[in-house]
Amino acid sequence: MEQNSRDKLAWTAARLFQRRGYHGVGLSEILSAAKLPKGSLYHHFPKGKSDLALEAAAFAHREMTRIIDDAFQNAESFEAGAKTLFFKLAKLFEMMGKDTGCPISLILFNGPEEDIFRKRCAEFFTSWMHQIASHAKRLGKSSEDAPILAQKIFVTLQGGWTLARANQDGNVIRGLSTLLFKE
Amino acid sequence: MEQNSRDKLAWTAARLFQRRGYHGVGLSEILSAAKLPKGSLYHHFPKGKSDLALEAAAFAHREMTRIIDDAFQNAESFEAGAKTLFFKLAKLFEMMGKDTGCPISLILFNGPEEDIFRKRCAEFFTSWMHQIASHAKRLGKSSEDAPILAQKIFVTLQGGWTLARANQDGNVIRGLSTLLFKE
Amino acid sequence: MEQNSRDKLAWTAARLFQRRGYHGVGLSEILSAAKLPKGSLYHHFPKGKSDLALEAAAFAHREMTRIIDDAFQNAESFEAGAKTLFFKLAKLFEMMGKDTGCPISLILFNGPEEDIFRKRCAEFFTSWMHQIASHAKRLGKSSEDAPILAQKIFVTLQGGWTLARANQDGNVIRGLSTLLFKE
Amino acid sequence: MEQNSRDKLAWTAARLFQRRGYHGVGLSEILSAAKLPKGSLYHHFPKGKSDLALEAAAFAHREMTRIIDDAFQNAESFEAGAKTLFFKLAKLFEMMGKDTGCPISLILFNGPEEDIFRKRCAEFFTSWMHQIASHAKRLGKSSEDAPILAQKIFVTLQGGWTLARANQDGNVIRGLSTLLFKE
DNA sequence: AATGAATGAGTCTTCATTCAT
DNA sequence: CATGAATGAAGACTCATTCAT
Repeated sequence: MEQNSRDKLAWTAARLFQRRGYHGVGLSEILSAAKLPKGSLYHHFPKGKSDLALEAAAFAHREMTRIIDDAFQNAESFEAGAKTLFFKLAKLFEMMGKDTGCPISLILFNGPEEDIFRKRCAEFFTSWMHQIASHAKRLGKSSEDAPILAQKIFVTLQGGWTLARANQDGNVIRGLSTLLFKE
Repeated sequence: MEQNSRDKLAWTAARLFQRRGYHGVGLSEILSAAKLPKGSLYHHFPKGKSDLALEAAAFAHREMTRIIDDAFQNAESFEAGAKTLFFKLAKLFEMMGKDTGCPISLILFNGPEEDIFRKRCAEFFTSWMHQIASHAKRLGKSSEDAPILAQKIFVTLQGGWTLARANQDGNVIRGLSTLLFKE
Repeated sequence: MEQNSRDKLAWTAARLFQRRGYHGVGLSEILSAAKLPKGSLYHHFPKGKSDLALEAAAFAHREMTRIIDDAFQNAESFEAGAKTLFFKLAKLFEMMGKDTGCPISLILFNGPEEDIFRKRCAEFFTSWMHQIASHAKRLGKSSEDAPILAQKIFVTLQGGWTLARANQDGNVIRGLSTLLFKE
Repeated sequence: MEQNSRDKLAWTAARLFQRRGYHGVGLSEILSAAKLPKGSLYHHFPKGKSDLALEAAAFAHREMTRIIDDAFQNAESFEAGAKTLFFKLAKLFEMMGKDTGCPISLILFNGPEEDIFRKRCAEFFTSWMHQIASHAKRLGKSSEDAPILAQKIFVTLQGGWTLARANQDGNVIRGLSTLLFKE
């Protein structure tokens, strides 16, 4: 029961923050979307909205981690893995309505307790890049190239997702692999 | 006087939105930061906050347009121009306190009247890419390559700026030219 | 208009705080008792409840100052003036419903910003005692005795009012002059 | 165990109410100060906060009763006993941090169920005065004077404690015996 | 043309209490 | 017997906006 409510709250919050950012979403909206009563939030997240946001971001982080692993796990090359990743994320972007942004930055930038939030954000980003770099090495890239490639993937994805959102077009994300490797 | 107040308002708003997003900044904060009286906002921007946000975004757009032109104007090659652009923006990022994001998306995503805002955002992004593509062609790139390169620069910059903010490190932006061209 | 609303707010707040203390009275209760709309409070008292409480206390202080002067003004002796004071306050106590306490302590103790509130409270109390001492000297008491008598009146009144409230009997306050001087 | 928890709760509550009044202290604060689990309150006090407040007041009442007896027990005269009482209470006031008020009035005024609370308060006050009057008679005062003297002590103490709190100075309480008898 | 007073829906949060275990 | 999860009314406060001057 407990975990269910808590997770539902975090998941709902993540989904909403991703659309309109930390300040753009009210607690009442989250609560009603999660179909939970008003008082229940502070039971699960004693520190309130910021607590919830941190958990929502962790939620989104774990999901992204899983997606990255899924993409590269059975890839025949790093480039193929990256392409799979872009395609998976394009699909996700489309499924969520083409009006979402990077959950991590939308939750953790612009929020209160700026330093804690920002550091957490940096940790998640770093973690993703490490993860991608690991796959790169496993798939034959040199120890020198791997982190560079990982960062390249990361920034391209971040920027590409933003452009996709502006244009409401998931194909922008799909096209990123061409942008990166076909040249 | 009138234009002065109006511009001051738009400029101040842009500066603040860039840090905490559309919903993260209240009208009263903007007014007090601009040292303007309470009632003056609706004199200059009859539709209120959304009007102001649109103008603030236009303000930021014009500034970015100018920076892009400055960077490529006297460049000896497209790559050199891009590098100059990254360095200029890194400096800007640092001057603003290392805690800002892309003004356009922070203002125009997540706001009300979603569609109008989003379309305006797409227009600005497209405009930047066209502008960069123009410089690319002028500097010898083919008509085929130019828009691709422009998009590459754009997404890299968007994502790189986000990473720079998370890490509070302007050198992330400076490093983007290496990431793009040194390989 | 403006001053009217502000004063009405302060006066209403003082009346309510005197019954149930700073924390015992909600802003909404004050607003509805004053028949003023929700948002109007923060227009007049930007810092909110604590601001309002400070003003309410000042209001009560001025009223008490006036009552003290009225009581001693035409008195033939200090003792007669004190008796008049007790009788006036007994009447006030009864008019207010026999369920009120010292407005100053009820507002300024137990509130937030403890130090500012407490100091203000001490100032008011001291001011009353100075005022009473002045009248004492004017009415023939020595410079040595006057402040002692003033403090005596003050503490007796404070304690007597508390007892009167517990017993819901204004005569307790009337009896204080006998308690003090008939011996 | 059970009684221990119950008493700890009442004692903690009394201590906190004395500082910020009935409405100024939340149940959660009491619970966490007493280091007891959330649900335990309604086990010991089925009617909740008002029940607890009544018990806390009784607690404080018993303590005051004991202090009064201690002060007068071995006194050589009523005046000496009163002086001892003032000194004991001054010490208590200082030990508690100079920011407390009369526990009985702070708990029992301003609370809900006003009538029950107020009557209980009156009973306690009356009881103290009877007790002091008894000592007065035992120490040689007449049956006529004794209750008057007791009331005098009571109101002086009530008012003096209030003044001591405002001035954060325990010596105000010590000085009360001079105020009463040295003249 | 320009402003500050006024407004009430909205914000996040804490409250005392009940309930299921 | 004891407890922590659950609850919704109420808490103080901020919001973007309108209005009268």
